[in-house]
Amino acid sequence: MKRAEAGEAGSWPGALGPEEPGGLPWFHDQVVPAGSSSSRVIVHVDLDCFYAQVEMISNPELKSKPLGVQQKYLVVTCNYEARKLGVKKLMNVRDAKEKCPQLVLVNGEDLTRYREMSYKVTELLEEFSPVVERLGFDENFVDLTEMVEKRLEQLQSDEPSALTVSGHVYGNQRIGYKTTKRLEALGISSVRDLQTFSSKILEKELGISVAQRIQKLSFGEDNSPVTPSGPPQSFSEEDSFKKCSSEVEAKNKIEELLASLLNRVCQDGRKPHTIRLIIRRYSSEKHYSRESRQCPIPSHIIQKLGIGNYDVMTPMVDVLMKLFRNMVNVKMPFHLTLLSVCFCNLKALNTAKKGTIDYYLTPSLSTTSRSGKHSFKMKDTHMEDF
DNA sequence: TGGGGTTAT
DNA sequence: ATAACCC
Repeated sequence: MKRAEAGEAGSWPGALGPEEPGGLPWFHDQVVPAGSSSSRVIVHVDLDCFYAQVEMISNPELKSKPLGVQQKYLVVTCNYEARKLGVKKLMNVRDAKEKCPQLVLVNGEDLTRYREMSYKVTELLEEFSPVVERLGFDENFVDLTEMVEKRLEQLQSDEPSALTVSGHVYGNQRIGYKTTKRLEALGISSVRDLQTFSSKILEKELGISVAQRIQKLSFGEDNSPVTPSGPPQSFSEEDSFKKCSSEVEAKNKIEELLASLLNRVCQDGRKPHTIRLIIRRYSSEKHYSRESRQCPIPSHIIQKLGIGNYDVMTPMVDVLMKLFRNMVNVKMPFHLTLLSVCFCNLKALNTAKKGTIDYYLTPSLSTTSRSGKHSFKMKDTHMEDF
């Protein structure tokens, strides 16, 4: 649970109905009371079966059919038609087909269009207030406190009648797997249990930070600010599979992931300064474990990032394969089930202006001082920090 | 369980 | 570098 939630989807009187004029068809909105200390108005926009909706917009013929979005052998989400027929999120493809033989499946492993639509939604909301926090691809929190206060002032000056806004808090937590287990061990299995549990003991068991936060949440109290997300802090691409057991195989997969990532980074315009490789090793029945190695991206590669794409591939793959061999002993048998490449530590472009020192020290802008130890030394000293 | 993301330690 | 959390 990200923050205390209020009202069931669509139950708030102001919720937009499915075909409400002026409303996007798939929005639910909720007012979240902000706790006792200060009064805020936060709208939680939660898009239902987002991937399926994107697919139905792409291909309207799908609208009338039970539709599932498939990643590997999972139906990760589905539309309402499919839900009516018994399909659930994260259901096995086999089970889903059994439940609903007419189910239409589209592959949703490439997140590009979902990601693009997701940011369109966020940008739309940012027109109301720049304070929009994203949660995943399909949820946004918008802090409308200022907007509402201004409107109230205006309304009250027009006609000073009583105006109240209220939400309805309910306790429906899903707190997180690990914490749930720890709480259960303490005999805490319901929100009420958590509300009435000794704060001191809880702090000793879970640490003061987690303890105080979740206990406040159990009362529907959440005063955490809505933090504007802004552009993403990282880009990653992953692929899971049944088995990858050779270095060549791994290299091919890594090249695929990297190629897509380079396109994305190119479009973003900022430059990543760190690269990370993540693997998941096969283990018979163990839950979830990933390992990663990361390193700074060599600066000569960073410089080539905005312009060319292909002369970057080879040196970048070399870096990644070094990380790979650092994690995986390729002389021994291995069995991987996931590979992921992540670009992070994104920095804005150097906005080198003509006539400044930076301008002449930026290889892509300046035709002079391309080589020579002196200019390189200067670049290393001054450019990276901006 | 996919293919992503974030923040804290 | 990993753990834990979110969707």
